[in-house]
Amino acid sequence: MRRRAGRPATPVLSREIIARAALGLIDDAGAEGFSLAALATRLGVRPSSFYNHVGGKDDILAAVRELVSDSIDASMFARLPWDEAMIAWAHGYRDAFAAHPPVISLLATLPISGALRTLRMYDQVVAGLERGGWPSEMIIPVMVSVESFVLGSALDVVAPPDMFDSGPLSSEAPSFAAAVRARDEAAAARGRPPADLSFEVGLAAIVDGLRRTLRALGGPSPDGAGAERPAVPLPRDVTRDADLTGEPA
Amino acid sequence: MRRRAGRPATPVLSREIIARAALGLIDDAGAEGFSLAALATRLGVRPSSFYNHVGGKDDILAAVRELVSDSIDASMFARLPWDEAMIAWAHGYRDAFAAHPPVISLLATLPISGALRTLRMYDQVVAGLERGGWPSEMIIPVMVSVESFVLGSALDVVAPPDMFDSGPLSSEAPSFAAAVRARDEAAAARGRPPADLSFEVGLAAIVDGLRRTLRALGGPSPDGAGAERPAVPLPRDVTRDADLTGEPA
DNA sequence: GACACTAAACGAACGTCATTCTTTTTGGAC
DNA sequence: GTCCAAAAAGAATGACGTTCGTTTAGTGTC
Repeated sequence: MRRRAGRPATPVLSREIIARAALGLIDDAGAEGFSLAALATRLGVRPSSFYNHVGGKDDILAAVRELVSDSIDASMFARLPWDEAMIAWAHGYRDAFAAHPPVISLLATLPISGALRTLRMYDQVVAGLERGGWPSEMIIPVMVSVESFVLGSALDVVAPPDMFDSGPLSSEAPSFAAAVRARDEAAAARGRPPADLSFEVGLAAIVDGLRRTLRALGGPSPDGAGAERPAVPLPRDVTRDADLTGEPA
Repeated sequence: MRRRAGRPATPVLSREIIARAALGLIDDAGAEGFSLAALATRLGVRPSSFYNHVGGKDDILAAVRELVSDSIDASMFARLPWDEAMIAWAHGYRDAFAAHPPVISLLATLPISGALRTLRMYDQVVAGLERGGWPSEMIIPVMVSVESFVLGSALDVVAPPDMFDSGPLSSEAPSFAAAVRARDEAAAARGRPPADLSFEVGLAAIVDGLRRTLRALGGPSPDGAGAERPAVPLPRDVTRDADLTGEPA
């Protein structure tokens, strides 16, 4: 059923409609199956029609990013201690992309445009870290480092699971092969994908390490028992008060 | 100067030659300037000639990945405690990609083919973690979580620095804007790119957290002095903090 | 209600790209 | 010297993103 040329009586496209259809196409056809021609077919439209609503392919992908990013909740930073909030946020962040795996590889390359919603999410995180007692110059590094871990873990989700199953494995990398086997068994015993193990281990570690970093920054440890060295000797002129939420392990 | 058809007297191409030229082209022209036509021009060759040596564009990128990955040293796992080795490895890993920023976005999407060298690198890491006392089913998750953080941080390197400099920032996300300013000042004071701060903070945190994870797992606690003692003697300065250009002594 | 103007669709065409197939020339094995 | 494989050019193809012109529908104005 072909539409004849000319403006249609009822609108067919919009930026929102295009973005949702694009996300659906990516989910169905994968990153490689995503093309303007395929998207146009799915919408019953010609590719050139897109250019009345969006700037082009990259802009469509930016709209998809907004769509996915908008499902990330950061409100927990307003009511939970920063470390708990961070863990919940990281989970939601990763889940939002893991729900659409092919999106990850498409968006990983594109520069992040300054979407307003994304900005607001960052603002919530920053405010939560402020409340948690982090010195101002550390807040962005703390947030970005967790975000980097989350994005890297998202890329891990999209990696083919049987990456190294081929021939020369056992002979050339025996330790590695055995470790992969052990991990796969552990993951299977929990009924979770192997990538989840890495994410949980890493997330717990990084947040725990940050907790200790903050404590080391804020002054002497509660008692001499720990006497731990700071995880990172970054700023030295910190006069903030310490340990608002810091729970000892 | 055009070569006439037919096999040349002295070989012009090889997988190695193509890969090195591709890396050079990517460095010069960026990820978007990389095409087989441009690469062919750079080599004084026609695009179709590539197919006598490589499988196609993706295979060329895989060769580039090998080139970059080969510069990552993992031998420190054989001689350093696992936590120190992990920090050194992560630095080298990130540096290898940060030396060729556009490569990151090109390779982030491609599935990792089972390159033999990469396999061997993983094997070294796994062996080091084994020596460090990690239980076998945790070894891959530990390695992968650090690797995810490194790759995510590499993506952060390639992100445009002035991402959120535009208009509605101060009004819509004031906390965020202030935090970015504070970070930029701290980075400038150290003479390092802002992305480096995030990497150092996150890397120190994740390794520190992993150290504690291992201890909690019942790893080696030589003197039985309790759960608060590090299992492995902590290096004093693992992060080369004040160093501008990171030249080890 | 005719008029202009804009919005939003189509259709044709373009340039680039990766890839394949054919042709041509050379090197090496027997 | 003959035959075959290797390695280059060259021609051709199809997919893709994009641009431009055309067509039709809605909106506001006098």
